[in-house]
Amino acid sequence: MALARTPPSRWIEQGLQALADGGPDAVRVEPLARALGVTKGGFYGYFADRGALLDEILRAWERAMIDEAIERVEAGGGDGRERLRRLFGLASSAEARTLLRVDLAVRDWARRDRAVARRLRRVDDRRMDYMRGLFRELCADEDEVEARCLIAFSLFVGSGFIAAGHGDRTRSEVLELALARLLA
Amino acid sequence: MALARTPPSRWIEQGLQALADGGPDAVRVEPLARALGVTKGGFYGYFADRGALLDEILRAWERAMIDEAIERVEAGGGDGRERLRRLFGLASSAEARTLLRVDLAVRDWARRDRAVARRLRRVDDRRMDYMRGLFRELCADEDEVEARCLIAFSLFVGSGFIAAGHGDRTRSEVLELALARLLA
DNA sequence: CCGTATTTATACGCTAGTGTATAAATACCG
DNA sequence: CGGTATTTATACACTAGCGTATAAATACGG
Repeated sequence: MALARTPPSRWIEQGLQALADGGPDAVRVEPLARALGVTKGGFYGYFADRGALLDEILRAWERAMIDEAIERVEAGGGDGRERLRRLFGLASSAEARTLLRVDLAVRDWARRDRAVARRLRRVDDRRMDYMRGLFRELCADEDEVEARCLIAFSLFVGSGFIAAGHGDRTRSEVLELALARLLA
Repeated sequence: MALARTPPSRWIEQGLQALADGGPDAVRVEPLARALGVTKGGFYGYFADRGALLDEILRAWERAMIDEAIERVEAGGGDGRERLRRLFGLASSAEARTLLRVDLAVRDWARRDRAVARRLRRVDDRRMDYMRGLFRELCADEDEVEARCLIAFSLFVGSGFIAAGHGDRTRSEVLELALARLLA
């Protein structure tokens, strides 16, 4: 039983990076191998083909994005408002930066791949559900809850895709203003 | 002077379609030619290379997205609230569907291409400026204006990238709720 | 209609990546 | 240490698209 010098996890990790940087089309076996300082020799021992790697990459994103995120927010305790603030805090945490960029890449990818779209739907539904629970602590009207959820989610996603400046203000200042308005 | 059977405009048009469907990587000369029922023979008479086509495609998107959109909203008249409603109406108009999908594709593209990012920045700044003017009619506080602009823009962009469902409600119903809240 | 300019088809070499097969290198077990 | 299983490197055939060169087809002006 010889040690795997480049185990599947490393290919997936590097794949996440490539996905974040250049979208699914940038996840190519040979470039990944080069980035790992290795040839593609070992790759096909772990993965049937390039598609299988993409699948594992999505699996990893899904886990990190739902379970880990929610878990971390819940771990902090506090009321709905505090948790929502913490949830948004994650969005700007440096630590999760690659993962957030993966998230954006997956969203674009989902627009042209039905399987990815189904997966994104699952993930988004769970995130939305979680948020609904939090917003219900702030307001009773269900229409209002739903509207705020969509706004919150849109801010999260949208600000990653919007290039506009805000004059003197920074983006995160404006996000803070919007958030305050949302949690009122 | 022989008539161009497949003038540049047709390559650009088809290119916009491809960009909307599959992102910039899907804008390839030979597939485009096939889609046009033609070979790539004529292509290199009009465009230096594939990059030149991508450039023209972006130019077309830019024009349509700023000038035409604003022009159409202004043409209808009315106060800020009415214009904002009309602006959002454009976002769901069937007619502009391809262009909206191009817009999303460009946003993702901009994340990995500096030149595209600069262009998007230009476009977004102008759109944001336009929106600021409209929101100022609704509220005096500049912080509030800026927050609402970002929320509005995020809803516009975000809902194209969010896959979540809303229980009994449809997405456009929830968007309507959010919009009502925003124009209050 | 004929000549000419323009547009398109075809054929080519080139690059980059996929997936396979096989041999070499390497790490663990006894 | 030596044997063995596993991991990796290398070489291969294959595909798809790029950009070029050249020849064929086509439309218009006279």
